[in-house]
Amino acid sequence: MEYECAGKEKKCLTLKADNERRPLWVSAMGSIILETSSEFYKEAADFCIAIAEPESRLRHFHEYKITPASLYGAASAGLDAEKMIKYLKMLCKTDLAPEIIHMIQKHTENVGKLALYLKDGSIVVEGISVQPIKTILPYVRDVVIEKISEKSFKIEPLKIEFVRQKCREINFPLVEIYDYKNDKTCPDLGIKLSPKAQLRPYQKKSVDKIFINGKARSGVIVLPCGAGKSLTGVYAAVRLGKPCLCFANTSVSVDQWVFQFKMWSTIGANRIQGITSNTKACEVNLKADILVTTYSMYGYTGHRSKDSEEIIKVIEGREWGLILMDEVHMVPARNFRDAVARTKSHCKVGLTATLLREDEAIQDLEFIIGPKVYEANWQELVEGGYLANVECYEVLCPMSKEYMREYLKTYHSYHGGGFYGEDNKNIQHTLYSSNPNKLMACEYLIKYHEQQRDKIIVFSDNLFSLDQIGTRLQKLIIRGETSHQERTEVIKRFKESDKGFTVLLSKVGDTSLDLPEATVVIQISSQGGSRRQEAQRLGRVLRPKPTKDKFGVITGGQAVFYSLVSQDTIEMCFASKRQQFLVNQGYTFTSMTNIPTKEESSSLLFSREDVQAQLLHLALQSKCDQEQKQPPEKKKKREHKSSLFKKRFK
DNA sequence: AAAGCCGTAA
DNA sequence: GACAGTACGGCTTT
Repeated sequence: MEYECAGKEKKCLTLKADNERRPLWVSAMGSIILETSSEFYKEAADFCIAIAEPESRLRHFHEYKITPASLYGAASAGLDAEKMIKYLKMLCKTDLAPEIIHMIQKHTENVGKLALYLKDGSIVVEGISVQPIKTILPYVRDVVIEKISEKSFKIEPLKIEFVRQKCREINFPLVEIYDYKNDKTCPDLGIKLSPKAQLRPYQKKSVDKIFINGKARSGVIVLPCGAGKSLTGVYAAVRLGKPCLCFANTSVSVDQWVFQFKMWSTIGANRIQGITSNTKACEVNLKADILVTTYSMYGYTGHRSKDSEEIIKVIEGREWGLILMDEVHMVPARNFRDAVARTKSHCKVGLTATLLREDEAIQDLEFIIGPKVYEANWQELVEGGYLANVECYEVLCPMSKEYMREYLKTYHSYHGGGFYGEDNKNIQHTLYSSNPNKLMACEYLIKYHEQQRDKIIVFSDNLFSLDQIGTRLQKLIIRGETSHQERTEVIKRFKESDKGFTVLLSKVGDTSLDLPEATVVIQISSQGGSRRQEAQRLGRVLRPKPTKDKFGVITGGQAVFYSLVSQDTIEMCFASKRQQFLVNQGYTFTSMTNIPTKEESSSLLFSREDVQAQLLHLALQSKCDQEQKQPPEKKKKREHKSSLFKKRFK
């Protein structure tokens, strides 16, 4: 195999004689290709996920990338360079390029030489010897508040992120280690998993990665939607057995977590407490061993009610064994990361299905929390019967003539601001979201799947098209302004229905609702090119309906995911971007056109000319209405932290 | 009802 | 062409 090194001379890697039995190709730049047909596939996949980032995991081969971050993660899990190189040599079809060997050595040699931990309420950096401390001190001197000894010092608690980043830049990564078995300041909870909690192999495996050599390290666990993240989190908390602060992103999921803790562990109801905006300080047990709250509430910087203020103070004052962070991809957000930073904890564990953001900030999790310790393979969980099998379709809907005309007007004389002036973008969004051919396809799919007795979720970020479908087809809607009571009511009906049933959701449905499993998801409009949102929506059909075949073997249910896209609009670009993540997880999108066919469409409401004309009229008007209600005003500028979006390590 | 906040686009 | 500060829809908390 030939390769070029830094644009200079070409070098050659010799193919080993028995290369066909070996599963890996490894490039000098750290890219790995794994052939899934190999007899050593399983072992090789385990090894790759331990030392490298999964880029894509398709049916016939996987791609991984060895990065500094992945090597730090691997090394902090106890894999040393020698072992990594040995296994890599064994599995690779060719000799290893010297560059890759050097890279592995470089990014592992200093791991473990510096540790970060919480002691008596202070953050301590400690070296195994004097030298590493000497090396890093010049870089972090400004935030050192006390030198304890030649090989350790205290730093400002709010500067942890800064210190970790600096140390990482000079190749001396800090590892946050918690010797929980010998910690006397945090009391042992003495709780266990409930007997009915059956851990799945991958759940145990992911938590095992937290506990290395009898100590706990901080890190992030990535499991697909519906794979049982809560049980995994509860298991981590139980295994650590120390006071735990759990962050969730909405009040609904706070209740969920409280419920899950009670269900999966032996913690008594009086030892766990959920805290949301409507919790009163007087009726809260702030000494509970496990507290669950939202990022928003804890990170809120506006005016607080007296009650909240009191509660926040107590949480800040306590010393936590564990911070469990649900939907951890949210944590890089400005106020959320600050919220985490001002909480004192020995160990942090983050959970998410979608370790994805459309900005660069996902990398910051390494400094806010720690390395990614495990990322499950979606297709493997499908094959294991843990997740439903999902067929994904991209349904292409041509714009109606009238719609296209208006759509093009938004581009007309672009530099002059377009026909609709400053509202161009919104009109565009409304137009491609409420394209009558799209709504027709949606109507058709709803009808078809209701006949099949499916439970259907229709997602739309555009409230206009959501409303139109809701009112014209008589379907229930849950959106931001829907009251809590009404939400519960709708969800209950959705859950209990045994016939076909459809519910329409705005982006509240992405994360903030506790929805029962659906079998069909139809997406008619989305938030730009957000891969996270696409994955989360697919996730709504991943929880399988287990069915037993005649041999008593349990198999996952069949589910369908449709993404409706207006042809020849900017939505096409978004759609392909959105699909990337799922494609990398091994899903294939089948493209469909002509849904419904001409004959099938005649009976549909959205095929009627008068309805279509009205639709267009309302679509163009909907924006004006809003403006009459709320005359545009200049809003206050918000504080900007430029550091958030800076690229690093390049 | 108002203010704060998040994610995304351009 | 990259980047920095901004606009905007929609959600949660007050």
